[in-house]
Amino acid sequence: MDPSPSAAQRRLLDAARDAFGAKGFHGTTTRDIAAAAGMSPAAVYVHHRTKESLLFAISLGGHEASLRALREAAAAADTPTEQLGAMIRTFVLGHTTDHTLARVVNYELAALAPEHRATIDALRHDIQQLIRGVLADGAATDEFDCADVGMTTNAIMGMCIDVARWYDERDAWAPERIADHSARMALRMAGASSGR
Amino acid sequence: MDPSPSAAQRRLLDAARDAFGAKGFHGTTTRDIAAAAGMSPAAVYVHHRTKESLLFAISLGGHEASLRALREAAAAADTPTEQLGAMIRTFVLGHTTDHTLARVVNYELAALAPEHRATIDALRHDIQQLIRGVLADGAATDEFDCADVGMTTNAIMGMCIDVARWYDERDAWAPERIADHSARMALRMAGASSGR
DNA sequence: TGCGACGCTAAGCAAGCGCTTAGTAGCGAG
DNA sequence: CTCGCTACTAAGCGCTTGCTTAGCGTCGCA
Repeated sequence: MDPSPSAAQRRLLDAARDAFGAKGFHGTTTRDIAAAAGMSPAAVYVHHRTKESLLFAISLGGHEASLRALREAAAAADTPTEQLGAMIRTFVLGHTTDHTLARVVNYELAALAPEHRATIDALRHDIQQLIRGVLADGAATDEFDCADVGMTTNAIMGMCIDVARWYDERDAWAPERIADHSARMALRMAGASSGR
Repeated sequence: MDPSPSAAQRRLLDAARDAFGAKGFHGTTTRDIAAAAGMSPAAVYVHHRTKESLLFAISLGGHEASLRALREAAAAADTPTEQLGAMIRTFVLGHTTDHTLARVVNYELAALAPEHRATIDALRHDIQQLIRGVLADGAATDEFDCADVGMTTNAIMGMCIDVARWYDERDAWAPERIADHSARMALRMAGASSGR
């Protein structure tokens, strides 16, 4: 939306993201957000028309970042096997390092206003099509042993998205290790011949 | 909790489960629940002390059912390969046919009171240990090619749990088909030799 | 020096929240 | 017939909610 948010706007967006991620949209009050950003409750409305527009801004930014990262990963590799591995690695890396944002992105969709929900749904469709496309490419050339591309897309994406739910930064597992392991799992699920 | 809930209690629990699943715990009001159960707002408190105790009753029942189904599936099979396949099939079947319950079970944990949360966390730990155990058994006998049992447990469970998020009963996919496909994916992830 | 624009706060409004209170209809036991 | 219990409702209490209003200090610019 806003291409260059001010420092105060960023503080509000970060505070809202953390609160939404921890307590959910409906579990968070505008006073929570204002306090976490070090402002009075009314200051929220200087920068955002409603509490829901804060959620939309966060959700939109998160989805656009995921889509961009997936496109770059796909473009930087040649074969479906390499592409899938690189895509899942970046996707999962994002879901761990920014797991609070990822929780808002994936679990607060129901709180969006209908027109905002439609915008986000379109982005989610694009993300899914990117992964599905690579799977279909590999299946077409028999590089993947993948009988059901649609269902396997859901299975792989489900494994990735759910990382945002269970990941805990206090755990010993490094994001890179989780990302690598997820990529290996995705290649096995796709039936990649070199997927060990 | 209550071993034999009355008809009114069941209606309240069902209404609360549907509302929590659709709008989340904090997005649901006690008036929503009462109206869906065909009662006045005060009637809720005849059967449940608080709104949160409704959530706990639903969450507890859901977790206990999952645990029971997984134990039965594991006991009815002999080899780790058969056990894992059967467990994932029942687990995912539950997450599709009762996906509203599964959403409450998996995504409303943060709304539980601390002591209730501890009870639920213990059940979740048991569920995870069941799957991890089968994976470890298969890895020990080289029936599975699974280098990292802990991480693979999370990956498999993530794929299963996320079904509750994306499953839509209006879609064409039958629960049984999703369950079968998930089981096949899990066997590939585990590195089962006969997992094709 | 004056002045409007901007970023912010103190105070508060109407609505909605979880939950309580007081009372009632219906029913089985004596 | 009456008693006491259970399941329920109408009304409402105190508080919190998202958001608004009125006003204040501080800038850049004439």
